[in-house]
Amino acid sequence: MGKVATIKDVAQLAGVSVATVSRVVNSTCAVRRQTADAVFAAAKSLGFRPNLMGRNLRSTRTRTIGVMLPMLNHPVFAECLQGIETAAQDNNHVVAVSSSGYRPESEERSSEVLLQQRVDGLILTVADAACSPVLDKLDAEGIPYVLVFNQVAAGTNSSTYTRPSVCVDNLLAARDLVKYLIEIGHTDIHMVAGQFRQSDRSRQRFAGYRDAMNDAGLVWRAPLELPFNTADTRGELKDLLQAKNRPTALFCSNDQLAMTVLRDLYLLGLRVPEDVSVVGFDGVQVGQWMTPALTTMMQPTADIGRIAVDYLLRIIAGEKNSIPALLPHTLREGGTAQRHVSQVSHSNLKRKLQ
Amino acid sequence: MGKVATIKDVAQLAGVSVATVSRVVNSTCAVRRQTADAVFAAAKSLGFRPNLMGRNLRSTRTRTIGVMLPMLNHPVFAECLQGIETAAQDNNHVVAVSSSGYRPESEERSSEVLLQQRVDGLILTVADAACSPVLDKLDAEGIPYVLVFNQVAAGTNSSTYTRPSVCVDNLLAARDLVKYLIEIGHTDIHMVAGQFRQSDRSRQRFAGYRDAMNDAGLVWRAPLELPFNTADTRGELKDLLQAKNRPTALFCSNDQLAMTVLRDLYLLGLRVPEDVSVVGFDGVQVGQWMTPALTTMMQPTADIGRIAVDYLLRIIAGEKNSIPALLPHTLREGGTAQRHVSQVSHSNLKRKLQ
DNA sequence: TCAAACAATGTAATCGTTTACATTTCACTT
DNA sequence: AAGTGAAATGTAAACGATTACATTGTTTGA
Repeated sequence: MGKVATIKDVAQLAGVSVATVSRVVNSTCAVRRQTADAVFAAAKSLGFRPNLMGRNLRSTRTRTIGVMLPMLNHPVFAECLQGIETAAQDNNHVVAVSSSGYRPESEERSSEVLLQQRVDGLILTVADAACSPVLDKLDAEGIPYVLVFNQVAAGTNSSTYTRPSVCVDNLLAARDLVKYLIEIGHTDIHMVAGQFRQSDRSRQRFAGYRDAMNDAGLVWRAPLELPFNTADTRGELKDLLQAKNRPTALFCSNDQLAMTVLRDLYLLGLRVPEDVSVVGFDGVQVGQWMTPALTTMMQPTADIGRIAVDYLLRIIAGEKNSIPALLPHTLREGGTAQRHVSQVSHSNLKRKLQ
Repeated sequence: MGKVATIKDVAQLAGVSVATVSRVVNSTCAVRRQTADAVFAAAKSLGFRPNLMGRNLRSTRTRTIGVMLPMLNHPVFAECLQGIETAAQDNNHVVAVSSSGYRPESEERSSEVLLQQRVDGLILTVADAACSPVLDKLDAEGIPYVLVFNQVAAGTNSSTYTRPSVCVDNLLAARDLVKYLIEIGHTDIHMVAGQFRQSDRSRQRFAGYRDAMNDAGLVWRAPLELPFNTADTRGELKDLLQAKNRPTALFCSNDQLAMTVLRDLYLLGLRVPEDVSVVGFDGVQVGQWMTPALTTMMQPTADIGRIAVDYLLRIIAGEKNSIPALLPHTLREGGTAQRHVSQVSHSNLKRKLQ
């Protein structure tokens, strides 16, 4: 409530100039031991707390990292944010956060607010990295940023210009996951995709699915697309599994979707993995709590956040070569995918679904 | 990269003084339509972005809300943070976030960093609100803050001094939840508690459990305490359920714990709710994906965040009467708690656990 | 011993805004 | 036509730090 002490007050009380106080506080150059002690004593007795607005205004660095993510309560983003925050703290930086809800206009607004704060750089996930006014703006103004989860170029096509990003290779990871399903005997594999239009990642994972099927000489099908926050997928699943050429395994483009599917299959009276195998993508922690635990392709989510901070700080420091960091994906085998031996009788499955 | 435009540049290009530009940008007082247009045109052509360091330094308001939570990747805190961020955006505020990991020394450090940023106020959850140097500091300095999830005084005892907070009444909610178990026929109910020492909420929920048992004339027992991030609770659960007076229902002090318990019971070969009923506390979304869905006492987590922002802004605006906001808790019935009719044969359960 | 080098400290400009106060402009009133 | 507010705008002093430069004091080397 009462007026807070400024550097001037400290200087006065310690009987030195403000410059000296600044030097002591920042240990920026030599001061006599005795003077330093006096300054510290004065600062302590006044409860001096350096005003970062003043400091940042002058030094044009804020030691602030702006973070813009589609949502903060999604396990993947939440864990990434935790990774970012921890790394930021380790590097004496502070995090300003905002959520954009996958809405381009909101991305525009949020990024602008963060830039007004003069963040030193941004870590962000955009709806579509290939076509993003926000990224164009950042590029044009030379503002340091690192994408997370957005993959800008496929691993093989390294000749094109790429934006700095930290993520797994979605195509490769999806391909590996579907390959795994094929290796354990599945031939009829269907993809269940959420938010296809809004998410470049979903599209990349579909491409991986397609590649794996093609490589194995199997036929791929158009994904079952579900609106963003589908509460109930039973109708769609029932149709899918009653079809003549019904799949024996479902590849869900993310864990959230996979868990919804698991629940709805259960409600339909189907057993996983006996009646149908299900795999997810992300490796969120809660997947392990399911019974059986979700088989999924794991991204090192917290690492992505941590590494993005390192990467961003290097860019801020002036490093030029911005090679997208592709982190390893790992298969986490749970109990929702089973070796496919003999075809479960179609009529049997159909009876269950009546 | 290139020098960014300042208000001075805009003024020069528009042929007016910086004061006028400021007035136009903030629409703080009347300017001629024609002048305003000129200023807007100049600002646009230069890509002018007001520097908030300058503005905030002068106006001593930052329109920044500091948020300090134990962790950001916990579903409860993540959802609350999302609520906070949304509400902050709605009120033209920005959020600076930091995690303290339940460590008091980290709370001290994190809060200090946020205060150096001159946030207008803080929304925070501390390890123990009854005994917190950070809160004492905030009180002493008259810095606006609102607690979330920390409940400072019991609902009944309103005479004591209380700190501004937004949460459910943990004692009452736990009591209602245990009462529910009693109503559906359970008499042997055990509490499974996590992080008892570190969390005042856990203790309050235990008090609610005890009250409910006492009210019904049943005997309560010391909670099964589990270390913070227990990966495997099978050993403890086995001991508990093999005991002579084994419980027929388990009240877990939070959903995360409940889900771990569910998985471990499954791994032990026990069925929920047939062999034992389990309830959680929090109402995290993932609980609904479990099969069967977790029965739990739901907190309006996102609302807590939103309301905390409203509350904080009111305090910042100078409102005095800080009445803790106790939000309603609601039981979400899933399938993990079942009416207890006849005692499952003890030897039968014991056989399963061999 | 004296100048030179160096260490410690002070002075004042600066960062980009807002805003109190001063000034100009201009439409009315009498 | 001159005086009078009110409206529009300009001037310059803050806000709280950092930092280039100036100044003072203190060794050191010959």
